[in-house]
Amino acid sequence: MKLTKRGEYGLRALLALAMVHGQRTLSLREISSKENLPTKFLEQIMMVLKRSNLVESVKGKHGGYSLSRSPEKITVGEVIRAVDGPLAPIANAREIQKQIQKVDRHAGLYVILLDVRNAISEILDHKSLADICNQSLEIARSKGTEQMYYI
Amino acid sequence: MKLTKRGEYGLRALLALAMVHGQRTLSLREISSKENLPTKFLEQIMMVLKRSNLVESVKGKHGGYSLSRSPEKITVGEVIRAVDGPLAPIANAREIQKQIQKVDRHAGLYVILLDVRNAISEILDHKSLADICNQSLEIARSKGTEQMYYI
DNA sequence: TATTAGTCCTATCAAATTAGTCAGATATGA
DNA sequence: TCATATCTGACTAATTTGATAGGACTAATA
Repeated sequence: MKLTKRGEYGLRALLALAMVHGQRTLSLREISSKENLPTKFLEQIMMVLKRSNLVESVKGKHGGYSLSRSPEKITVGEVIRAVDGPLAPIANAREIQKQIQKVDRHAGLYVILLDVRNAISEILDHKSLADICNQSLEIARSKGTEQMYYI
Repeated sequence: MKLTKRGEYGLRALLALAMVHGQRTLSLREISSKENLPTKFLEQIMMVLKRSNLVESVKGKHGGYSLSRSPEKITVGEVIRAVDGPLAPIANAREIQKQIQKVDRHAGLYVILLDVRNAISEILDHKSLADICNQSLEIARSKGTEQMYYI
């Protein structure tokens, strides 16, 4: 897995949407200015997220984006896969499986690569956007900082 | 972490050297033909491995490469770092740490990325080339295959 | 109905990375 | 001195990455 800027920005945008979930939508401009992300680049990423059914959008004046599911039901792994592809360090889990079967001399190597991908998946597929928001909140609280809300 | 062909080929070359460790050296040609890797490309990778002190080489006729340490003492993590860079999904562990400190709103996100890098490191920095060879041998044995040795 | 504020869509672009290749210099054993 | 090695550096084609530009479409509202 390599997390590119696309994936990182996508996650930050979704996290921003998670914070206002159920209360309001956020326009592209709002997200990009508050998260300090290049607007037009973010726009592309939002399209990807939309096609993956992670966000919904409303066109026209007062339009904007919102999560298509509640933050508890969107995992980080899901987002990264949508934007940056498979979590595995090479190819994807199935391809690695094939390699393990194919050449005995390399089996051990690809087994360990599969272990890595499974470890990554174990973490990212069990962390939701809500989990992350809460953790950020927790950290901020423990540091005595405040005002991280969008609303 | 993204494992490129460089890293994959480098690992396979080192594994080949691990199998004959203490008995003989392998020339570039031998490695590339037995492992079916592009010779000149592998040559570049061997140079990187040499500069990282993972292999030693002997020039001239009957020259070739050998591991500079025993296979038990070379970890997969070390090899990947030498060839493909840090294990972290973005930047490196220290940079992620900085991000965690810097913006509270994002702390949770970067914490999880650090978790991922630590999980990867936990696996790869504790698996040696010897471990992998043994595992391959084990798998081959359980399948009733034989003849994986170079010598 | 014109304006405004949005999303949607496609094309383009520069820089970096990836996966190689090529030509030759240098070392060494026979 | 010849054959066989490693070493060195430059080059290249294709892909990916991180954007930007320009406009089409859509919806609320003055």
